[in-house]
Amino acid sequence: MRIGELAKRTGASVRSLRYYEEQGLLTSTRSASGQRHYTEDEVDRVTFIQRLYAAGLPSRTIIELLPCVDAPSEGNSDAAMEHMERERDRLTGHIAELARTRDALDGLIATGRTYQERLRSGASV
Amino acid sequence: MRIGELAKRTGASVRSLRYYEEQGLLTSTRSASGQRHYTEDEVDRVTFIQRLYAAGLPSRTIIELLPCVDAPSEGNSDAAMEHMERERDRLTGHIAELARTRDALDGLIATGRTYQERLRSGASV
DNA sequence: CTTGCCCCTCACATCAATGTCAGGTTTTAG
DNA sequence: CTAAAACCTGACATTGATGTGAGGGGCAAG
Repeated sequence: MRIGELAKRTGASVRSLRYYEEQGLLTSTRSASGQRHYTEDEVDRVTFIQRLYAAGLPSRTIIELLPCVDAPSEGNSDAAMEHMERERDRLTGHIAELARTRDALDGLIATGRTYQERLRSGASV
Repeated sequence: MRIGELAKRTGASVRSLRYYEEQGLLTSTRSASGQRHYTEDEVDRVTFIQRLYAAGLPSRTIIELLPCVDAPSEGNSDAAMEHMERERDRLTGHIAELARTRDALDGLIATGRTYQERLRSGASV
């Protein structure tokens, strides 16, 4: 498929796809005239890339993780495994902090609701 | 306390604190000579602001949420409550997606480990 | 008074991902 | 064949939070 379709299928912009390639996250075969062609596999790959981007990983990091996805274990493994575990832990910590933030928001919301209840039941300001 | 101490206490850079003020997220009293002074309360406030920033909320959004923190319910409540709930939900969704990403990483790690086991036990490549 | 440190404002730089525009070629549909 | 739609490269713009540097006060200790 060509770049436009890949974009439609993944929700990424054409610009972003070219950028991913420029960063070495994505490869394409070129037609004689220079147009990029992709296989079905690239859909999943782009989806995964987007997921990592959404998780806040910079492309520097993603590019070091992707080899593990491509070849589910070659020579690179040792350092790569450590890398992935480190990122996983970072992510876990980040998730925990976000959860705390959400709880703080919930607390504020609860406070607000209580206040509104009191108002509605006729208390004075 | 002056800005340097607030920075030390919160871990935010002096530059960031001034930026927060510029964005209307933080206020300070000024000494005759123009230096910013803060109370103990600002420590918590900055911490909360940092938390929201870390959660990916842009200052536009934070600025609309903070009134709820300041006055745990005034006239603003109705729209503000909705706003907070929307942000809470957005955050919840985001957390879920991050969890999925982490699980995907875990899967890759598990695959890698299995492979290494096999290698170590003497299987051929 | 001087030295050192903290503070002030203003303004420009940075980074990363993405948007956008220009000028030109290729593919597709009528 | 022709026009529209999709593609190409290259380059500049944008956004948001923050870094950094210039140039200049304020204030405490020696």
